[in-house]
Amino acid sequence: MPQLNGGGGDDLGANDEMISFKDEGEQEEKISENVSAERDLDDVKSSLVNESENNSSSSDSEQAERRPQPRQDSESYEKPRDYFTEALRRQQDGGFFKSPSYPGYPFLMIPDLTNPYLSNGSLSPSARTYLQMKWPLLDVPGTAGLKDSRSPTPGHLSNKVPVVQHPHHVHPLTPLITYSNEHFSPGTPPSHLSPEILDPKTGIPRAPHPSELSPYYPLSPGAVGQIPHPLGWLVPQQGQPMYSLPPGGFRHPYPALAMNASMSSLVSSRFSPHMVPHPPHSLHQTGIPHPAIVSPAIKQEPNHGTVSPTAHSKSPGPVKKEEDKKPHIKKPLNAFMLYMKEMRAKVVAECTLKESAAINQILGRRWHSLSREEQAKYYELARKERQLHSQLYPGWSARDNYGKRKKRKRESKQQETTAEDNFSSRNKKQCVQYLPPEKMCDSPASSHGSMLDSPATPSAALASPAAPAATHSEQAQPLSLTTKPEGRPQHHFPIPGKPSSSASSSSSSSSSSTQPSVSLALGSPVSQSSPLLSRPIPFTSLPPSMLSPTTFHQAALHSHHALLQSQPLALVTKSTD
DNA sequence: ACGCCTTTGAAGAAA
DNA sequence: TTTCTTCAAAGGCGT
Repeated sequence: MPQLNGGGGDDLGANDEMISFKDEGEQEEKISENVSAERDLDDVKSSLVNESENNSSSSDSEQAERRPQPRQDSESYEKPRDYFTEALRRQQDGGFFKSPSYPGYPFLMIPDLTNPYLSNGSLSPSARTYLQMKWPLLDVPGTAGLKDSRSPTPGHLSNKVPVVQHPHHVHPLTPLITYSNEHFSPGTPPSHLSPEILDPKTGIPRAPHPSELSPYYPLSPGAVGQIPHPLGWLVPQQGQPMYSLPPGGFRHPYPALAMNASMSSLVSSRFSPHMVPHPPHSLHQTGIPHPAIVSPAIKQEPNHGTVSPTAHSKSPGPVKKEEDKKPHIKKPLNAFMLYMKEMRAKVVAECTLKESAAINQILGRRWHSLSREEQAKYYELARKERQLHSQLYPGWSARDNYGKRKKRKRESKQQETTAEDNFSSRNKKQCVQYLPPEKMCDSPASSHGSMLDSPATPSAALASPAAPAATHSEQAQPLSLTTKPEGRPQHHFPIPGKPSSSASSSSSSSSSSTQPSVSLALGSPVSQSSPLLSRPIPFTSLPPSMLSPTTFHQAALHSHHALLQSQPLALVTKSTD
């Protein structure tokens, strides 16, 4: 059983945090040389090419060890499809990148994400935290506009529009802030969730201080300005909140949030009764609609009879009644998803490509090319997302969403895939093939493709600060220890001080010791027994100073070197149960 | 109209 | 305990 630090879940931050990094020599060096160096697609391409070559030359076992192996259907590997290339071909005009030089992609770094949380020492209760982060930032001119959840859904929102997702209205960074503004209307927060945020520790109500919030939205005009963002309208203007309402009004997926008092009534307005079943799923106890919630009627299968015709169109005949009735609560986004959300627009803007498959391949490469600290930010964000999600939807389980998507031809694939295939497929998976040499985006750094591909750097293994916790248990124990997905072989880094008994122990250790992994993160290579750090190590508990970009970075570098030859550090978070 | 593709990560189920 | 499967976002493409 996961250990709860504070019993309440407030101590999540305290528990969690261990940071470990996994290393790849090349990547490390590169990072050290130029942490912020931009990797371009060209590099990716080159790296890919190299990878392919290398793969063929190097032993499979070796490769397997060094590379993360994406879990994919073996089939895909058998017949790798180069979406990237294909997409490029389709794009006959305009070349891949708009800019030949491909300036790179300045990361819209989320300001020190850790600050808000770390400052408190632990993550505040989800609701509070969430509010803290979101509400203050929402600038809704005339909050009334959106806040009146009772008003009919905005015309631009059709019934079919998923309640949760409005990518175009989300600031690039917002995704990182998960259920953010999208979900909360700028209006006055619910009374129970009022801006008067209780201090997690003291319980004393307090208004979020700008300083606390700012870190999350450091989008200084200059920083952001560097990159013309497709979502520019969301970009905060100087002195103004990031989330200004679009001319047409604020399209908030969850107008209901704008309401103070009667959330339920609001909710009902936003969600039809059948759409919004009351607890456990539809709304959190707090009554806060969550972006993750998608009404079945809207997104999933239509409700029987009561739903709008459009909704019906989607539903296949006999639908599970119960499921339909339940709102669809989406899974919290993981670090990579958050990253993708943020960077997709940028990549699309840089490239003429629009196909997600191709874009995702690029993003995958970029992800690997990110420095640990950069990735750590996303892991941390993801961790917080999970925490928040779990707090908002205590009873929710990822399993709830199983089967909602149409099953793929798994069975057939499985049949096709024999043991051999699996084996071979794994090896093959190491390489992502999507970059045709000739059509790559030009990039200055194309010469060092290898770096991108850090052969061995499984993203997972990369510093992933986030503590993966079981969703359910997360409430109780945000940071649970879990073994790393096996599909991606990784190097395991022994964690010092930690009994290798099992991954589960890590959670306890983390909880018990305030900074077990911190030391790792900081670069103190601790040699621990065996537990592999397969998952991101949450470092929320770390002192802000340590988390400061500079310090953290340095630490990371240190750890990097120290670990350079050691195997990637994986974070183990598992419930002791 | 709907599913696939593609990526990584998290979580749960199955072995 | 390990392995495998599903889902999360996204949007063009194919059926």
